[in-house]
Formats: sequence, structure tokens, C-alpha cells
Amino acid sequence: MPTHYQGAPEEVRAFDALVKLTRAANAVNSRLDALFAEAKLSTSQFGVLEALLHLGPLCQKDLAAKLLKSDGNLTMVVGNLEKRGLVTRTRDPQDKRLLNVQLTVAGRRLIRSLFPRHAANVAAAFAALTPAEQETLGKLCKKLGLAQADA
Amino acid sequence: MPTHYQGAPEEVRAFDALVKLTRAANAVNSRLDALFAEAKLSTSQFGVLEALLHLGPLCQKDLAAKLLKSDGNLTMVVGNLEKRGLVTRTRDPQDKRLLNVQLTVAGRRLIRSLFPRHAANVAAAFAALTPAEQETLGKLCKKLGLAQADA
DNA sequence: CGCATATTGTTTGATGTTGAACTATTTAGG
DNA sequence: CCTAAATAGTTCAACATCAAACAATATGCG
Repeated sequence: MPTHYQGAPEEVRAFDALVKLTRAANAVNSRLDALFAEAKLSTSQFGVLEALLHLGPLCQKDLAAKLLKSDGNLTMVVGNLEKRGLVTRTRDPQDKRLLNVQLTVAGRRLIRSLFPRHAANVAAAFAALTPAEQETLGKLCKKLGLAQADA
Repeated sequence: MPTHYQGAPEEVRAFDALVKLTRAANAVNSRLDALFAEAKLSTSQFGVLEALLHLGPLCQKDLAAKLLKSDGNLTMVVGNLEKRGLVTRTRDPQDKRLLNVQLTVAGRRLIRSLFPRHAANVAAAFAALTPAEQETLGKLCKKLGLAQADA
């Protein structure tokens, strides 16, 4: 049902793995998004709040690196969070190029209330696999992911 | 390097698998995007052209289902392809609600020239894993993906 | 010191993305 | 038949996303 591609065996095999990998990632992440939507947060917004909760205040450059998003994008995502009073941006006195982003009281309260449910969702999503299967999946994905760097 | 989350063991294990799964999917798909960018095609646009090549003319509803995108979205993606003369939209005479999307000569030529290189890219991306590993990865992803349906 | 270069963030323009409201058409039940 | 419900697309608002051009600041080298 993916693309019935008639090609070399290694291509057919790789296509099959690609389709399943992509669908699994989408399915799991879509499931997790339901919780974010409850709090009217986008995936990226949740990611920013989570990073700030667990790593403390960060500048936008670091946030972008953490979330694997472009810097131009972070301006908007953080901007929308700031509008809602969930984070503040303060110019770094040492290096005035930097904007330190940190949680407000409301932001901290929100992410702290959401995170335990998020963690439970992640565990529930992966409960379809045994612990050994999860570790195998993790190993294979890591190997696959790292190999793309030098492509 | 993911989130150093201190939680129940099954949550930590699931988080680890989630991060690696998501990163692998992103890394592979980013790598594949490079070819699409060469032809100034977005991932979705390439997906539409590929589906039309291998499955023949389709209405937008079917395309949306194939690509796992919203119907509203397909209006734009197909519209942009139509602007470039790569596809045409024709109203179905039997059921006037349907718009049949099909490749133009230029569209067919483009996707046929791109696809072999795409297939080679997919195979190269997965060459980091042995055939057996690719099948294991596929099986685990399928199991994981299907389990999210009833969440 | 003083300028060339690098770094951080913003802006802009194009595309993608969704969900909801809306139109047109078809289908089904009474 | 004829109207109610379902279906296919479009449009819209909001947000995401990137790349590229840009401004402001910092750093380093002569």
C-alpha cells in the first residue's frame, strides 16, 4: 500500500522501512499532540516550555539547537509564548546580542502540570512494544540517524 | 542529551526511544529533501507527483489520504503544482464534486527523472543498517504505528 | 585602537499545515 | 419526489517552517 515500486531489492526494502519509520513517528507524535492541544500549545511551544523547565533559562540560539528548528522560527514561537505570558525575554547584560528566555510563574505552572501527563502518554504510546523491543528500536534508530550526518 | 527526565523506568525508556525514533525519521527525511529542493519541490509536492506516477490520476481526497494530509492542505499543494504546469485538475463528469488530478507531460517527465535518484537516496540512507536490521526496524515501527490508532 | 569578521536575533516571502466555516453536489430515507 | 445528511473542495485565520537579507553587537587581528 505504500508505493508499489518495482526496483532493486535493496531499494524496495529501504522504501518499506522508510514508510514504516515515518508513519510510526507521525502516529506517535500525533498522539502526543492531543495533550498539547488541550492547553492550546503547539508542539514547538511545548518543546520550548519543556526545555526551559528542565534546562533553565536559555537564549534563542540554544533553544533552536535543542529543538532542531531554525533561528528565524524561534523568534515566532517564543514570541507567541511571550504574548500569552508564559515566558519572558530579557536582554543579556554581558552580551547584548543574546535574549535569555525564561519561564514566568504561569509558564512554569502550566508545563509542570502538563509534563507528568506527557510522560505517561509517551510511556503508553510505547507500551505496544516490550522493553527489549523499545531498546532495539532505539538502537537501530540511533544508528540510522547518526549515519545521515555524513550524507 | 535528550531531556534528563527523572521518572519511572518505563517512562525513561519510552522517552529515549521516542527521541531516537523522531530524530532518525527527521534525519532521513531531511536527507531525502535535498533532492526535492534541487527541483524546487516541497516534500508534499514530491509526494503528490510520486503518487500520481505510481497510482495514476487521483482525486484530492485520495491524495490527502495517501499523504496523510488534510484536505484543505491539498488544495494549496495541488494548486501550486498546477501553477507550475506539472498537474491538471479536471472536474469528474460522473461526480461533479470530485477533481481528478493528473500529471501533465512536464510533470511526468520531472517525476520520472527524479524518482530513480530518489530511490537510490532511500537505499543509501538505509545502507547504514543491514537488511536484517532494516526488517526488524520495519516490523517494530509497524507494530508501534498501528498501536497508536486506538489511542 | 579600529576595522573585518562572526554571532544573535529579526524580518520578509514563500510554502506548508490544521481546523472550522462555507459551497456545491450527491445520496438516502420518508 | 424532496428534503436531510453525507461528501469533496475551497477559503480563512493562525501558526509553523525555512532561507535569505538585514541590524546590532561582539571579537579578534593588525
